[in-house]
Amino acid sequence: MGGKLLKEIHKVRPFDCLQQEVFLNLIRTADHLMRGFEVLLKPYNLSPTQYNILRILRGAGDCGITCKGIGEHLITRDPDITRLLDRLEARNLITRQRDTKDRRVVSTRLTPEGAKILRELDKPVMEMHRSQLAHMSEMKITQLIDLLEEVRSAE
Amino acid sequence: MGGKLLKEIHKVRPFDCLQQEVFLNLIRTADHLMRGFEVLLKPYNLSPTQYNILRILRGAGDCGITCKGIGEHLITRDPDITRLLDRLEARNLITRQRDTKDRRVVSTRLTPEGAKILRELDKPVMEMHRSQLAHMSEMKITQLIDLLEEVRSAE
DNA sequence: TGCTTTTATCTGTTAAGACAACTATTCTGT
DNA sequence: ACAGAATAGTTGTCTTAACAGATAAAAGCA
Repeated sequence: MGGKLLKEIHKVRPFDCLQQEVFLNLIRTADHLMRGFEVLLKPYNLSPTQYNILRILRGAGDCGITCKGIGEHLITRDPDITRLLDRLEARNLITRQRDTKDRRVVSTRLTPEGAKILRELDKPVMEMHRSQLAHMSEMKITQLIDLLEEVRSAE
Repeated sequence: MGGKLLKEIHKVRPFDCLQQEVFLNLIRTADHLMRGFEVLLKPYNLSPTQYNILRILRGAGDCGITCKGIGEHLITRDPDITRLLDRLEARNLITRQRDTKDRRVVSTRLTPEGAKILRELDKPVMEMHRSQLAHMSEMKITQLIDLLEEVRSAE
């Protein structure tokens, strides 16, 4: 199926250059893996972004983290942090509290309930990542990581 | 800057396994390249998906293509084809016409105006793809393409 | 101290994506 | 021919993402 699709794409949209082929392959592959992630999270009614925010909050620990800090740690840039947090707060997965020293800042923390969901997801998430790449050798995986980092190393 | 960010992510969200590291790298890299694409398309008021649809229509040629056909050729799955086409039609970039033989089907074609915009974009798009990967050797690029295809080869 | 700039977050608006239900048309098997 | 299944597309609803502008607090400085 993947092969057939690729051939069709080739027919309708021939690659103009290697660089474009990388681009399309990257987008397609990222989308492919992301779909698996979404399917896994769906029963918990979490989007990948929401899950990421919970992970970031867990990493931040008891001292919490600001909206800005969350934005800097997110995998993809610029989502609407305020309203994402609104919804997570409404579901009791996080708490927000305006900083007493710098009153511009709101620090956000995980609730016990949020931490519990994260713990439940830890194993399935890791298993999904592993199974999505189960057919690839560790050497190739490492190679791929290096190449991806090199792509982003520009600027 | 890239390095600093990665270190911070490492601190807050340590990689649990190589496979997860691939996942995060892929998403991040795809996002990175996609931003460049969005910036390029912005002056034309086109989203990447809209641009892709125009490309698919150009590939389909005079005989046009169905909604279903468009969906199968899109890089990422499942957008709302009908309303995407609505907006492109409203901007006179495409035309739609119900098939006379199979009246369930609507075939969509590029208008001259749509084709013109695509032609204008051809060179900048390719230049962007090239410049985004200008720092990488052709060998590594080919390697990366192969590895990405291998990731998707599962199932 | 006041005035300006910067920082952090929030709000409003529009366009997209996800999902499910709905309509219209064609196909299939009897 | 005809009932039921399958196919193609549209529509409604809800949640997000993108973007711009507003608000509020803190910092910098004459």
